[in-house]
Amino acid sequence: MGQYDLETIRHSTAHLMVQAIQRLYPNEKIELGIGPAIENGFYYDILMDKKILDEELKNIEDEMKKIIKEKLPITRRVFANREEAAAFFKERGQNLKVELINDLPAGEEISCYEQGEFIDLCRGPHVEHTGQLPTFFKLTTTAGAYWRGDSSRPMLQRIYAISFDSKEALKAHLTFLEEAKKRDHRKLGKDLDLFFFSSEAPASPFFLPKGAFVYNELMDFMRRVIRYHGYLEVVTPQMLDVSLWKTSGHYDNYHEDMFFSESENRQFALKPMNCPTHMLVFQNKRVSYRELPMRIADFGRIHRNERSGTITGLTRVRTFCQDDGHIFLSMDQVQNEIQELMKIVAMTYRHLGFEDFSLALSTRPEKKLGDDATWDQAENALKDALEKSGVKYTIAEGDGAFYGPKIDITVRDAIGRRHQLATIQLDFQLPERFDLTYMSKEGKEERPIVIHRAILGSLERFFGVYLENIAGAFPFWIAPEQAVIIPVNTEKFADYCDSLYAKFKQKGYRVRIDDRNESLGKKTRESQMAKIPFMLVIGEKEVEAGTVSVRKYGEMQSQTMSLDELCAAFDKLNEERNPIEMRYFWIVRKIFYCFQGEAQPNMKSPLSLQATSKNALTKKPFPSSLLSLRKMANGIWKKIKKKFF
RNA sequence: GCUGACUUAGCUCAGUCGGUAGAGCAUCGGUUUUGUAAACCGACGGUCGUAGGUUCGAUUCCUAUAGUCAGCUCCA
Repeated sequence: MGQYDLETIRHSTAHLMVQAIQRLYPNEKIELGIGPAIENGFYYDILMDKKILDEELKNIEDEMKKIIKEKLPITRRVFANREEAAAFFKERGQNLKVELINDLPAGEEISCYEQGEFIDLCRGPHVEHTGQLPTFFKLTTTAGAYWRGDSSRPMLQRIYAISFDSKEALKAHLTFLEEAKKRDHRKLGKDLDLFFFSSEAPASPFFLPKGAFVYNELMDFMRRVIRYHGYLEVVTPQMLDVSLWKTSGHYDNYHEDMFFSESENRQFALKPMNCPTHMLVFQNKRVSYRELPMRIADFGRIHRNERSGTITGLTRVRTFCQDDGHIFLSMDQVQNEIQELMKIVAMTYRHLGFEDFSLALSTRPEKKLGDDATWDQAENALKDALEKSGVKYTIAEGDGAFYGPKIDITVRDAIGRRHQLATIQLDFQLPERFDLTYMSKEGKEERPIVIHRAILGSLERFFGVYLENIAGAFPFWIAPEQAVIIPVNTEKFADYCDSLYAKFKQKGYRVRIDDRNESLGKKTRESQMAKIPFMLVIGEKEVEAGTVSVRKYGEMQSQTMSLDELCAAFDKLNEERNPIEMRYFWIVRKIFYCFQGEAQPNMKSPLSLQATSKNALTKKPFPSSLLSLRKMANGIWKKIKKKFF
């Protein structure tokens, strides 16, 4: 077994699966599509009138194991050219294979692999005989899949399987699936009373008080971040005349996925995005080159009538809110701004617990506006900015938006799954369509460029990904309930609990007294299951000593702390409301100015301070420990003051 | 939108090969005032997603429809 790589094993196992299906359903006409190895396993697409049911998958597995025992030799058979191969498969009624063969280059040899009665068009390689195949596979689901991924072509039955070369690897994967299931944001949302869905409003979440708290806190967090970076927030209408969407091009491209409304013979559309309203904001007054880059932010609600089959949980919904922003700027400002944006992305994600992310440059799609020369310019501008930042990126050919290329940022979560969240898009089209201009230094009208950007992307989607990443255990600063006070005896210790509660309340912490007539064990269990960061138990000992018994979420032990110690701990944790860069910016800037000689009036972004940081996405711009940063800053500042002032 | 599956009490789930349903938790009432993951007793709670059809009779079978889930296609 060891001599074959996993991909070969998986692919051979896919052949094995189809052979088993043919044996189990000898009276069905089965046409084979393709059956590649994929991450964690393989699938095979087949065309067969009879639908394979989930409960039949076990039979197929058993049949596969039988064929393994038969140790059928797998042999390669070569046709001289594609005509010969096509004729062979045509005769066997394998029309899908004939189509594949006809797309292969003419005049080249074409190979097949056969094992026993089974033969399949295949490039190979394969194992030598079926007995070499490990049994660490499991057929998981059946699903429909369009032939060659084309929704206008017939739909085949796809059978998915997971497959590994060792028992341990299979087990590890099953554990992973279990873990993912436990973290599923839909489950956590229900268990933690964060949000729910109603059939009255398909694909539209209702955020309950706790969920709404987190939702708003995430939004406030982004507000602080973008204010700090010079954005101006606007509030724009929900419903706008259809003509606006025709101007922007959204009507032509997406009217099937938009919601419309009519009033007094005027057609309106619920906004599916904020861009056009921001174009109107820009047009509102004469803009000077001095105001560029003009950064407009918007947390407006948007509606998209997503196809019914595409919606799931919070990840794809019909009404949502983006931490949206548009930057109007001149060509020579693009590179700086993009680099800066990537720093904001890095700062935000690192702070929210996503350390690992990757970038992809998406280029022009088939359905696009504007000429190729403009696209060249836009794509090159993004490429230059990426190169200048020295970050690694991949290229996603044809994945751009219809109005411009984009950089998509994909984060890796705590259990290794990837999610595309942030996006930075360059747009030469909308300024043209809305005839936007600003007054240049020379007193001429110039056309600005627009950058569309969202850091969290959709708040709803981010909420889901974030929830899964932290497995429902919110950090202190964003937890809707930060601590629960539990008296051992609700009557005897009420006064002490009340005074504790008043103290936390006055400091703005979100604390609750659990004075229900229930056992301490039950209250402990519930506070742990609700994943509340702190549990504070008050009994005889605590009242007498003026202390609190503190148990952190997830820890088995509690510790005794004085009230002052506890408050100090809370205050320290609460500092995490802001990223470290923002917390200590003023101290660091003082130092920076001293080194620079004088303050730069134009220094709009504090992140440009990171002059020494070669790679914004991998290097920590500041010491990661709060204390060491504070020490460093204060130390340097003292020295400077002593020497120069 | 396409393929397939699912929908029983607020939640998690049993069950009826066609004779109108059960448990635990939650909720409410009572007893209990408890030292770190479920005290005890009792009560309430469902036209079995919705609408048709077949049947003496449907939650169960059939059809349609809605919502949800997996996958495909799509994702400004």
